[in-house]
Amino acid sequence: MTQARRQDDRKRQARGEQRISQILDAAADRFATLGFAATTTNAIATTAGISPGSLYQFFADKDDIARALSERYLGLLQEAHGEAFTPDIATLPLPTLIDRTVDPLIAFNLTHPGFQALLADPTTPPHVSEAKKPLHTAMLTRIDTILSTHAPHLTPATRHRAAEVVIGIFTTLLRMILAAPAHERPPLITDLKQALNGYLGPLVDNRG
Amino acid sequence: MTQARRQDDRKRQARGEQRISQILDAAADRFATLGFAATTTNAIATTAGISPGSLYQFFADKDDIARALSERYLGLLQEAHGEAFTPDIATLPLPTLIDRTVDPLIAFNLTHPGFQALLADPTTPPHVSEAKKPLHTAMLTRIDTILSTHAPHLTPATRHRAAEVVIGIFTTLLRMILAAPAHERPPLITDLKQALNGYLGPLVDNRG
DNA sequence: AAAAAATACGAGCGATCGCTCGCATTCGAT
DNA sequence: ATCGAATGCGAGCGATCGCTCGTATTTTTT
Repeated sequence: MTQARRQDDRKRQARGEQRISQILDAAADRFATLGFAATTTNAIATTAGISPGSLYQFFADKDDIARALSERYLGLLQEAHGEAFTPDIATLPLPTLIDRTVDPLIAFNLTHPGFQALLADPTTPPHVSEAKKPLHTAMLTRIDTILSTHAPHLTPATRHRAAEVVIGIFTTLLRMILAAPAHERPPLITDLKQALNGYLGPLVDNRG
Repeated sequence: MTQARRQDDRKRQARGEQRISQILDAAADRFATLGFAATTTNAIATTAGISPGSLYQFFADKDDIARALSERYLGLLQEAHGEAFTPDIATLPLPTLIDRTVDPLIAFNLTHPGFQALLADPTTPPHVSEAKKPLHTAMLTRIDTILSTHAPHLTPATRHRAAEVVIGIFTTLLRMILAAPAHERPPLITDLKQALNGYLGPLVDNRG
């Protein structure tokens, strides 16, 4: 009963923070391989090299792990995109813009395979999906912002829908890219960009 | 031990076939709502109005139900497409072709919400995915055939990859369409067609 | 050094779920 | 009418999994 109050950091963190990091690493590894539902908490503990009991010293429940991992990825993503998302990109022509955003995102996902699992795995129960929302929202906001520059004539509702569609296409192709052997990835990445260009093109410079 | 030998039809089928149909209806309903993994066999039995034991009189296990449902959908799909897939469609211009294939498929999925669940639910264990393969293959073959008419210059590998991409895009947008309230569907369907046109356009009439 | 707090362990509880088993009932054929 | 096969039932077995609890060890505080 005295366990897993993680919102307050009482004392002692040298070991603790390290354990938390180990656990999140292990969870990312397992989620990426098996998805959320199929991943056992004991498997996370074993992968992290600790006992089930220790795991719950730092996390309230399985969902809490997904939540924390989601936050970690959100931080990593913003950090990795500070560079790729300089203000000038919004003014670039569409194909260049897509190149400059898709490539880093693919690279990020290849480095962090658990990200896609959290973002897109429909295996996650509803209340955990709440935890993924910040991730989804972060991407959505970014796309929405870009669209409002490139296609200012769109209504907010249309823009929002287009952003959701873009995320959907990106997510699906990303899953195929991650699942494919390395040598099949380049053409798939090209296809992804082509699909995004093909979808967004008419939206951006429409009504000629 | 005497149960669930369904490959042989011994005697008695008036009741049996009816029960099987009931069970498949129930399974489709539950799969569509909760997905495969989250659906309880007892819930399927309850929805079908029978006991768990009776369910296993006709199906070897949970996977077997998915397998049978998959076959049923395959039959329904071919039946529903006998009309939409007349030989002349391959000669139509791309936008018209997409209209003529997407619309019936959307309609089919609105009528049979379980179809999308089986086709795209990553919740299904690997050995059940085998059962979905005929469905996937059926769609893939159709698209591949169309592409070989419309883009004969593509290599088989490229054509195959394009077909997979098309299925991916279609499946994702379809999920969004099914999840959306009715009044948001028409614009999403338009977006789906636009995405397919945008992606396939350069492939079809490329190298001008 | 002693006390308190934090970390660690791992057997196993409780709940869920796929599936079974023994038996009852209904149907079709003779 | 009778009998065997097909269909039906539902309590509950066995396995899995998230999570807990009592306890042991390590680290920080005083």
